[in-house]
Amino acid sequence: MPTPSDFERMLRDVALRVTGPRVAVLSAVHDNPHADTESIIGAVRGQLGAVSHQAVYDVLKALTGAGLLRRIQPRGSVARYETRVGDNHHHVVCRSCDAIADIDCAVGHAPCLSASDDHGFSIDEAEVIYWGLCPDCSTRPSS
Amino acid sequence: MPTPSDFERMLRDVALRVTGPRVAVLSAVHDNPHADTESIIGAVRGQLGAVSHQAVYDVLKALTGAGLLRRIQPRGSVARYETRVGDNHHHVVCRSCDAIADIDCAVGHAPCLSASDDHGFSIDEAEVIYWGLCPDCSTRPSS
DNA sequence: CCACTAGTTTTGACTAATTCAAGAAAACCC
DNA sequence: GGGTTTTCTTGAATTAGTCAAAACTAGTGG
Repeated sequence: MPTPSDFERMLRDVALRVTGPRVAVLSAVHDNPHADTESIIGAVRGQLGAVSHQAVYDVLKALTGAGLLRRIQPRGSVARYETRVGDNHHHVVCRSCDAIADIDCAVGHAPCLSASDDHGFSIDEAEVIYWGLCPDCSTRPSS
Repeated sequence: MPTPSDFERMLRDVALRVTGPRVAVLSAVHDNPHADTESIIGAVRGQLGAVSHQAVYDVLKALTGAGLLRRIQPRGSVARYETRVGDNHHHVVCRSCDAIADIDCAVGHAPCLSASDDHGFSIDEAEVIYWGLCPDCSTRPSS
């Protein structure tokens, strides 16, 4: 369980200024993995009081750019964020209820990076999204 | 090069009514793989004259649901469509110019479907997006 | 400790993509 | 062709996210 000063250190480590909104966003995303922007705004306001949505958008962009957050966005979904970065893991998304869970890559640390024919692209990342049904939705299929 | 009656047959095969907009959308997506909705609307209007954007959205949804089109949506991009379905291929996206190319799966017909721990999800599809630079952008990196 | 400056946040308007809803029109079955 | 059901048109609404300018503040150096 990281403390506020842990988040503070993370910010300083990437040369970002330490501000209330930034610490609150980091903490909110840490507590609610895969949260969308709106929930993050809600959580941040619960911690700090009034914070503009624009500030949260800016913070999310800054933290994502600095590598403290990872942004994921399955098709048909809004942007979601998580603090688990740098370990190349993937996600399962439930087709029915949109639940998301983490999946470690089966093939090691650079999974599926071996495209058969890369068309001359220089590939530096492979992003995998698994689609299916979560345990809850697969036991009651048609509700 | 499929003819209009090929598209017509594809529609009948999945029990969808044959209409001008539907044939035109199928043909437009076939001719412009990875096209976004706006280009598709443009192409359809070039073929048929006035067609409402709503009709195109409806058609895209119907055709995607019926399996005649596949919808792809890399993060930060609008929805794009392609007619190549059912062969489990993936995509490379250029970080710089958003170009998209097809990639056949390196691992056979059901790639990466072996998640290490599926958290109880029943997975039926693995979607892979490779990120990198296209040939053009990687030869002039900073323009 | 104070002031300065660059980087942040607030405020408020705005855009782009997509969806909703109701009526008119067209496709398919006979 | 007539009837039914699906599809298309029209027009408005929603949603997520962006833009821009002014107010503010964290970190720096005096």
